[in-house]
Amino acid sequence: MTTDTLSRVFAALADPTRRDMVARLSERDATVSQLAEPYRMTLQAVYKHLRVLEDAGLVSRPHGPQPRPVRLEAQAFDLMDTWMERHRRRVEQRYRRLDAVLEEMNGDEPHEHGQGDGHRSRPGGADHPDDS
Amino acid sequence: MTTDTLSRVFAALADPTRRDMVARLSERDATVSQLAEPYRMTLQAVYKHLRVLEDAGLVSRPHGPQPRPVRLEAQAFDLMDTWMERHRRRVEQRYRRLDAVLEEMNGDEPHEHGQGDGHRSRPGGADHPDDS
DNA sequence: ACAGTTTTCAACCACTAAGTTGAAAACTGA
DNA sequence: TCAGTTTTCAACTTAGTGGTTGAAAACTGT
Repeated sequence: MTTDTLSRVFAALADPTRRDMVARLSERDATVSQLAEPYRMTLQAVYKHLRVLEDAGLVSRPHGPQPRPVRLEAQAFDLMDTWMERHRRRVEQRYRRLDAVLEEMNGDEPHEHGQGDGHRSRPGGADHPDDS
Repeated sequence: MTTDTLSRVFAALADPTRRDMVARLSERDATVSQLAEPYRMTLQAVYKHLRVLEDAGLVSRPHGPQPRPVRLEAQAFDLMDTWMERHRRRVEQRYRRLDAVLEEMNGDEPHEHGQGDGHRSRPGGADHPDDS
C-alpha cells in the first residue's frame, strides 16, 4: 500500500517486540539470529518484524557477505520527533495562554486540573514554521 | 487485549486521519461533529478513531453537557518522547564513538576492535518482551 | 412534551497484521 | 564438492482494524 513514511514509522513502533528490537539495536548491531534469540517466536516471525522496521526506515542492513548485520538508522527518529514537537508545542502554548487567562480571572486560587493530571511543561526553544 | 500504553499511543498515531485530528486539536478543541466535518467518512467512523485516541490517552473529553468538547492531552506525548530520546541518544553516542575510533585508526595504526559478541544483554526466557 | 441534533452501540465486511509451518536459496567452512 | 547454518519466500490461520449501515440513547431549544 501507499502508506506514508510517518504512518509506517509509528506503526512499526506500535509493537512491543519491535520496540524491544530497536532498544537492543540501540546498544549494538546484531544479526537476525542474534536478534531472534531471546524471543519465543520463530525466526521467520522475527524476520517479518525486521521487514516492518526496515520498510519504515528505522533499520538498515547493508547487503553483502553472509552475517548481514542489522543496524539502527537514527535519523528515522527525527520524523516522529519533529511531528510530535510541533503539535505538542502548540497545545502547551494554548494551555499556557489559558492558564494566564484563568489566573487573571480569579486572582489567586490553586486551580486544580481535574483527575490528577496537570500538564507537563517542557523546556523548549521557540521556532518552528507551520503546517499540519 | 492488555496492550501497554506506549503501544496504544504509537498505534493511534499510525493512522493519517488520526494524526490529522490531533493536528487540528492542537490548534483548538472541537466537538466530534466539528472534527468529523472535513472527512469523507461517516460520523461513526470518526467516533471510532476518537475512541482509539482516547484509549491511548492522547485525547480526553470531559463528560457533561451536550456538545462534549474533545481536547488534546499533551502529557501523552511525553511517553513517546522519553522512549525515543533514550534510544536515539544511545545510537548517536555509539556513532560518535565509532567515528572517534575510525579517526584514530586513520591517523594511527589500525587497532583491532572486537565489537564481536559480548554477552547477550537480555536474559533469555522472558516470554513477553515487555519493554521499558 | 416534541422535533431535532448529537452521541453511542452493535452487527457486519474487506483487508491487514502477527504468527505458524514447510521449503528453497544463499552463503560458510572444511 | 558437500554439510550446515543463515537468510528468505510462500501459503495459511487467526485475530484485529477501518470502514459501512441501522438503530437506539441522550441531550437541546422551543
